[in-house]
Amino acid sequence: MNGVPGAAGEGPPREPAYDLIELMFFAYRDFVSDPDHVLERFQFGRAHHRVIHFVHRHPEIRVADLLDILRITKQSLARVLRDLIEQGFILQKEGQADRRQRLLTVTEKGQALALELARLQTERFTRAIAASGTPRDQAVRFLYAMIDPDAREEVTRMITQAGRAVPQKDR
Amino acid sequence: MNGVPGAAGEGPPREPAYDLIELMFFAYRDFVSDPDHVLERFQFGRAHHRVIHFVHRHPEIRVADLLDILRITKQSLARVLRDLIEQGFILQKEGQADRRQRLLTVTEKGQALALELARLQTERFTRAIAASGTPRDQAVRFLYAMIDPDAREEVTRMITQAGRAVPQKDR
DNA sequence: CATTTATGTCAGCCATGTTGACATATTCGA
DNA sequence: TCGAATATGTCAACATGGCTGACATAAATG
Repeated sequence: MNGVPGAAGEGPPREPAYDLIELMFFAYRDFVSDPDHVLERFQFGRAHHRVIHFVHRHPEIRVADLLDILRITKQSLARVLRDLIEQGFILQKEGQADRRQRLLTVTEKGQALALELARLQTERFTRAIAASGTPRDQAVRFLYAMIDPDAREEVTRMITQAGRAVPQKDR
Repeated sequence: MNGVPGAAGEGPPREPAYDLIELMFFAYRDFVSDPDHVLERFQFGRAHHRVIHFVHRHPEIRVADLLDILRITKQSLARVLRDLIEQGFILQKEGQADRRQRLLTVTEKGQALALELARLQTERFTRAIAASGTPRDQAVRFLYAMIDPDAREEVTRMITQAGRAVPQKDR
């Protein structure tokens, strides 16, 4: 109780973490900038990147599940999905159990693009981990803890279950 | 030379770091979402947030320097700056040495908003650091290392020099 | 005094998000 | 079996926040 900043009993620190806030801002900006140049070649933007990434990660994903992950509307998705399908990066397949569904999967061309984009971002992480001496799992835990608590479970599931078909509702 | 993944001589790992890539995506999404609700009350968006943040951090900043930090055009800045000035969050002052300059500073009202927004994001970092057991300076080093090498020097200067007047060019 | 610089502004375009309304095909449930 | 619910698609209109290009003004500079 002596007015020293950081003394016990104050709860969370009062000083704004300007360094972390600004580092996060610039780190993310550069993190998403690598793919931009590659995407330009196809007249694609970041919205296309997100779609092809998550479709690549979740073959035969349902449109509704993709919308849940991206948190956008079907109208927003439709625009970029049209481009990706027309240019042969993604294909649609009728659901077997439920023929209303249009299951989305990347083509070989789409997979190649998704892998190239992931490779660029992976290299940034690899370099950052090495240069900063951060244990990889420490970085994972830190970023995970930055996510809203009520979204974490779903993110964990998404990351660990990727590649498996998205479970359908009980029938 | 036995085909074991991760064996020496392969250079950087070939496996895409999907977990880190997706965690970064979701972490950033939530990181910027806290301020959104506060900004809504003033009909402000994320562009307003960035401007008020950096003006708060750099009192009497020149328009040209703000544009450099944000990497946007003056036309883009003009739109949000107009709102912020009209609603009394930022004020312009003629430069003393150079009267062409319009030095930008937050008002008290603007400072209050900037501090509130920074507080929300700081709390997220504080919780994440505690929950993940990441030393604070480890998080700083990691995020710093995620930034493009040729941008790091400027970011360091920006973070450490904040609050001081931006140095003018030699005269 | 001519040129450069700092800033502002108008107009229009693009990417990507939104809401609302409506259409179609299919599945589900009473 | 039939009406309701569901999965998806589409059209139109609008908001935000980027962009380029063209031009204007005031002040500094050589």
